[in-house]
Order: sequence, then structure tokens, then C-alpha cells
Amino acid sequence: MNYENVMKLALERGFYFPSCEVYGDAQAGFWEYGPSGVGLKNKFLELWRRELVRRDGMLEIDGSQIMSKSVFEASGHLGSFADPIIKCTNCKSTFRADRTIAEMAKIDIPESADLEDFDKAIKENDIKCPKCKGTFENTKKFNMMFKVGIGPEEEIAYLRPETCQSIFVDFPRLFKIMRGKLPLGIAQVGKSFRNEIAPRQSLLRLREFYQAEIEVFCNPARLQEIERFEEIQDTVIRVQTESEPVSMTCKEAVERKIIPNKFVAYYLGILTEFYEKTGIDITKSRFRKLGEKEKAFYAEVAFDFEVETTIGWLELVACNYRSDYDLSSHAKKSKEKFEVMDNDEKVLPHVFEISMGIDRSLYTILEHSLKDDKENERTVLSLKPYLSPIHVGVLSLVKKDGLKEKTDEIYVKLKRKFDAFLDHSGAIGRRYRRLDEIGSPFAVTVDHQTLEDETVTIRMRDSMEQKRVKVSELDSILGEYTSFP
RNA sequence: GCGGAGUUAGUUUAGUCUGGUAUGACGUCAGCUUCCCAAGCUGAAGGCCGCGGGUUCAAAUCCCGCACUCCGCACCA
Repeated sequence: MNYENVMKLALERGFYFPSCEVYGDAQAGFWEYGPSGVGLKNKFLELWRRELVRRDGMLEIDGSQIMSKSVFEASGHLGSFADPIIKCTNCKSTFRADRTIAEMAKIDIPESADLEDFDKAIKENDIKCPKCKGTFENTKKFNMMFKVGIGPEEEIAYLRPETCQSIFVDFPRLFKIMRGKLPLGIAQVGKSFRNEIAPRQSLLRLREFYQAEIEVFCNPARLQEIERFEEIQDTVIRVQTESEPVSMTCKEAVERKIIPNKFVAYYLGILTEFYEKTGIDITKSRFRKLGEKEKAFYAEVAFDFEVETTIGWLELVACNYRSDYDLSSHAKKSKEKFEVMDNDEKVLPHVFEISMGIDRSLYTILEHSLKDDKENERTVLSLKPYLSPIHVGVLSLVKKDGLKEKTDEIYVKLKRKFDAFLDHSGAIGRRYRRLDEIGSPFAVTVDHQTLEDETVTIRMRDSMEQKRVKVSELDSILGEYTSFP
């Protein structure tokens, strides 16, 4: 199914919808998750914790969304997260100052240069708008970070543009008090904020968005020594270094030097295993190795995990080897010590980052799971049972003859353990289809036989088959089918 | 940010040229009926027609501005 179908489902069934929609001054790039969306998101994150955080013995923290100016001076975001832009006085088009000058006059000015340098170059080389030959306004800096004023004096701080900075600045304390040993993963889920010029496509480019980030601190001298590599050496990943993605095992990827070391390969491996369990079609995925110009300013080696959807390849995760970029800049700026002992060696750890976009991942799960079942005239959201916002619908075949009361009784028993949904209203087929659309994998139906022998039917979403089971067994059956893998 | 197209109920849609406050479908709710896959009947709720301004006796409709959505360009640590 395509973007339009997913959007319709999202709006009709409460997965997500525009923020502040009743007001005309609502800004673009802000969306809310409704009940179904929150259900899916919570379960997705639980899976992430199981498959990455707990599997690897990582620490999870929850940091501030507003962070001080110093953090971003050290991180480089105040300098490099801003683009020098020029605007044409005639046609109002905007361009990157450094790129336009490089293109038109063959002069390289670093993007972090003073704004006067750009203006000077434009004047001296008589650079005009490439579109309409108009003249340019003075160069401005466009920083993607949201500024906030703190306290009555409105001291400047920023909404974080990525969650990971708290992991870096908290590292010295965490390593000490949590008795850390390299390699050590520290994880965080939370919101980040970027003032995108053109937010678009609902969850795919937001100004306020969720990230699940992992920073693995490691000794750069020991990147070939990761013990747990054996666990994933035979896991098949798809890697694209040139034109087409190629499937290979993690072991092969390291041997052929497509991935630089076992350490990076291990994390790409467990990441692939995680995404496989979300129900995303992994044959439509790739780790795309980024070229020099595409990489973020802090990255030494970078792989984007991308998945193909009906609107093209979507970047779900950025995997960056950030070297000691972050720790050394924070050490220098804060004058704190960031070195730690690894066996008998004092090292400033390097960082490998797995920066996941949660919103885009959820969209992709929805798109890959949404099926148009023409044969049975229904729309089915074939979510993995453990990700479904509703685990089980509890339905009465008819309301009369005491079936309603019996159904209520069963619902009360189930609802504290499972995400259960009670429904008495309308024809039974209609109720099944409603459940199909929000991805509920099971429906329990109470009929006349229930009153006689304490059995109910349990209907499977995907096959539409039904089995008769004892009410007393529901707990264990549902528990088994809806538990995380 | 530039260019283009659009915005009418939860969703989808007619009406806009040719001005007279809105149509159908699906969905929702209640009742009856049937009782295992969107059946039927009856009834109901739900719209300041994206927002603001202008023209007019009168604006969903004409004009202007803005916002948002989608497409293309640019941008995307």
C-alpha cells in the first residue's frame, strides 16, 4: 500500500494526525500520535530495548531536551549545523553561499567562514543569481537549531537537534558510577528538534521528532576483537557501496573489507535482526555507505540504513563512526577528563553511533504491513502480534441471552494483561474488519456455546481461521502468541 | 525558500466557471432484526465550506493576503 493509504489509515484509526489542527496558525512539521500510534510506538521501543539495549548490555538514560550553549559550541552544531545562505533580491530564491561561490567563481570558502568573507567574494567576483541574474542580499546564517530563552533574562539555550549530546556529556559520570567497561553502549530515546526549511510528508520530515540513539564507546585499538561477533557472523545484511545493494553475511562483509571492522559489523548485524522482527521487509533494505560529501561533519565512516517504500528509499538509521570527535571536543571545552581505563591502558574512547529515526521507522512498518485483501474485501494491517496496538478484540456474537454479560466478564479478565478491546456493536463481520485495520492479531468471540461449556472461538487476523478454546486457556494462548520473540 | 496543484463532516466527494449558507457514499451512534466475516430496516448526530480581509442586498462560489497539504527544485547535522 502507498503513502496515501497509510495516511488515510493514520487519520481514520488514530495512528497520527496534524498537531494543533483546529487552529489556523498551526505550524508545519508537527504531528501527534493518537492512541493506536502510541500503542505501536511503545511496543516498537520495547522491541528496540530487547534487541539492542538489553542484548548488548547497554545503559539507557533520559536527558534534557533543552541544553546549554556550551554543549553545542563544543559539539560543532553552532558552527557546522548552520548554513550560510544568500537570497536573491529579485526572484527571492535562496542558495547556499559556499556552494554558489564555488560553482560560479571556483573559490572555496569553508562554510564556517565569517559572513563578510562570502559577501566580499560575491562582490569581487560579481556573482549573480543563477536563476534570474539578480543581485544577492547579504549572507545570513541559517541555523537549524531552535533557540530558547531561559529565565527572566532569557539566557540563550537550545532545543537539542540530536539526543546523543547528553550521552557524551554524561559519559564520565556514567562510566564511573555504572562501573563501565569498554566497549560500552549508552542509549537514549527522546525528542529532537530541527528547524527544517521545508517539513513534508507527515512523519518523514518533522521539526519535532523522536530518535532512539545508541552511542557505543570503544577502544579504537580493539575494533577487531569483539567477542560477540560470532552471534551475528552468519546474519545476512545488504550493503551498497556502489550502485546496487548486495546481500552478504557480516563475516563476509568484514573479510571483503566492505565494512571496516568486526565491531561495526556486529552492530549492523544486530540492527538488521532488530528490523527483521519489526515486520519491515528486509529484502527491501540496504546499508548505504556514504561518500565524503554526504557524511555528517563529525563522521569518519557512515552507513545509512535505508528501506524502500512507495515514495522511495527512506533513511531510517544513520550509523556513524564518530571517532573521538565528540569526547575530545567536550573534554577541551569543559576541561573535564573523558579518558577511561581499558585494562591497563588509558584511552579516550571512540564512538560508534546508531541513530534511529523512530517516526520514519513507524511509517515504514505501517506501509510494509498494510495489505489490501481484495479476496475478502478488507484492509488488513498485518503487524507482528507483539507490535499491535490492540492484542485482542473481545466480542459478543449477539448482545442478548446473557452473551453481553459473559463477554464483559472475559474482557475484564484479559484487559489488565493484554491490550484488549471490547466491542458489542454492529454485525460481527464488521467488527472483525475494524480490528483487522488496526492490526489486532486476534479476536475472541463469545457465543451461545460459551454459556454451556466455557469455550470461545479465537479468530486469527491473517488467515481468518477460527479455533474453539477454553476460556481458562485464553491467558496462556494469548500470552504465547503476543509475547516478544 | 522558489514554482505548480489543492483545502467542503471522522474519511471520501458534488456544488465553484454562471453568487442565494451545501449533495451523495462510507464510517459513527441508538433501536429493531439476523447471528461467525463490511447483510437489512428505522431514526439520529456530525459542516462558522482552511483562516483573515474585500466586493455585494447576499460569498463555499468573485478578488486580495496568509496558513496548511501534496508534487518538483533547493535544503536535509
